[in-house]
Amino acid sequence: MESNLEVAMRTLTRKGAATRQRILEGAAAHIRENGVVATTLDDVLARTATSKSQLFHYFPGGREELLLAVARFEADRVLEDQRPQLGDLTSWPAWRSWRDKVVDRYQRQGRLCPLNSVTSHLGNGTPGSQAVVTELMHRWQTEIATGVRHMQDTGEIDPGLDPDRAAAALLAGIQGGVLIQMSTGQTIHLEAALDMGIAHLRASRLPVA
Amino acid sequence: MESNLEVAMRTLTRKGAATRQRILEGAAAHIRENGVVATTLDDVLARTATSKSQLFHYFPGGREELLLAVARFEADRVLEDQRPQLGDLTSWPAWRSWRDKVVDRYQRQGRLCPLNSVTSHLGNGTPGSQAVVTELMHRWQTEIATGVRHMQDTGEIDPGLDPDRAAAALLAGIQGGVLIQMSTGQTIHLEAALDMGIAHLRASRLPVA
DNA sequence: CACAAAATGGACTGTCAAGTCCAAAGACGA
DNA sequence: TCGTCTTTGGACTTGACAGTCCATTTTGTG
Repeated sequence: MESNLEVAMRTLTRKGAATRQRILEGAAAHIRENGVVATTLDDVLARTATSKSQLFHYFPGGREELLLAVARFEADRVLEDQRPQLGDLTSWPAWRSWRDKVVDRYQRQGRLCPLNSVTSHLGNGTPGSQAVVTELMHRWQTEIATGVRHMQDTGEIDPGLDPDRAAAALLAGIQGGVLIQMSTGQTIHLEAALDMGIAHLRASRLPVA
Repeated sequence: MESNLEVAMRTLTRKGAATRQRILEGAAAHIRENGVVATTLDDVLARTATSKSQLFHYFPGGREELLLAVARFEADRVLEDQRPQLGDLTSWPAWRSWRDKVVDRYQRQGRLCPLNSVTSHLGNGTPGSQAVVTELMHRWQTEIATGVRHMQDTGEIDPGLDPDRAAAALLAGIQGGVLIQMSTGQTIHLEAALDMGIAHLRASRLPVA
């Protein structure tokens, strides 16, 4: 039905690039504050002091393309917000510190999860949406797994444990914890999931006694 | 702004009740197949062979009230679909059997999660939506915790472990696993999370050696 | 400077879907 | 059976919002 989203955009003036960015960030901000459903193109225009022709100039695919761009934008933030801890899971205190950062990040974020919001609006099956989420999850899981491997190298985690599977489980716990927090407002689940995940890693070092 | 959703509906003929139910189930089915975004009231009407006046007669709050009703409907299904295993977590094989059932259920369900879809459309903060999800999570977690306690009674799980917290972590893992499955299609995360959660319960029985 | 390409303003259109209304048909108790 | 309350049909209104179009201004370049 549509295939020429994400088209050429051959030349972009400095000014043009700035405008595009302004629209993108404005849209992201508005969505973060109001949710996708309550975000119309006109809202974005008003907020960013741009006109319709500009929006469609930089996002020829219209609303859908803009939403997808926002999804990418937010997906990047997710991992960045966990730096530098996420990239440095090299000791138990470091894991703890990362855990705290994650909890804190999502506590601040409150009830709206822009990424989930956007992708579930685009439809989870949409190729673009799926690609963004899949890549995010993959990168996230990889970084965790790297941390696990490092701890295995230093002998702090049982070498017999599958790092990728452990990372997958931990990641699932985080996602679920955040999801529950969105709906219920409680942050316990996220904390419990992280704690249990990490505890399990630690415990693995002490085999069946 | 609105407060009289879920109003009186004083008398309901047998016929009326049937119609109401037909609309509700038709809406749920359509949403399960197409997602909320792609579900208009007219779609539901066409599918259930009813007229607009009927829909607004039985759901005076219109779309919003209907969506909320669907959310409740789906929330009930979630736990029912885990019976009888969920209510009988009394041995390790039983836990395993439950795990398989959960994985199977969500594997069948595919990419659309009606409940998440609906609530995220209603807006996670909506009192009605929040109530439905919160209650579901609470009941779910309670049932898991009951299972944990039972295993503690029979000495198969360390009595020092907090059943509610363990259940919260496990629940988070499930939610996250499902969420990831929705977006990526992969079922590994759900399985890994369940397995790790249960493994952690089992491992607790063998204290620090 | 001059010209081509890019950026911008904003009115206009078309569609689509939620919700209203009233009149007609059917159910049910007295 | 009668009268009332419920149920139903479906046309109509209303509003909102995505997307189009063209005229105008600005920018960059040879």
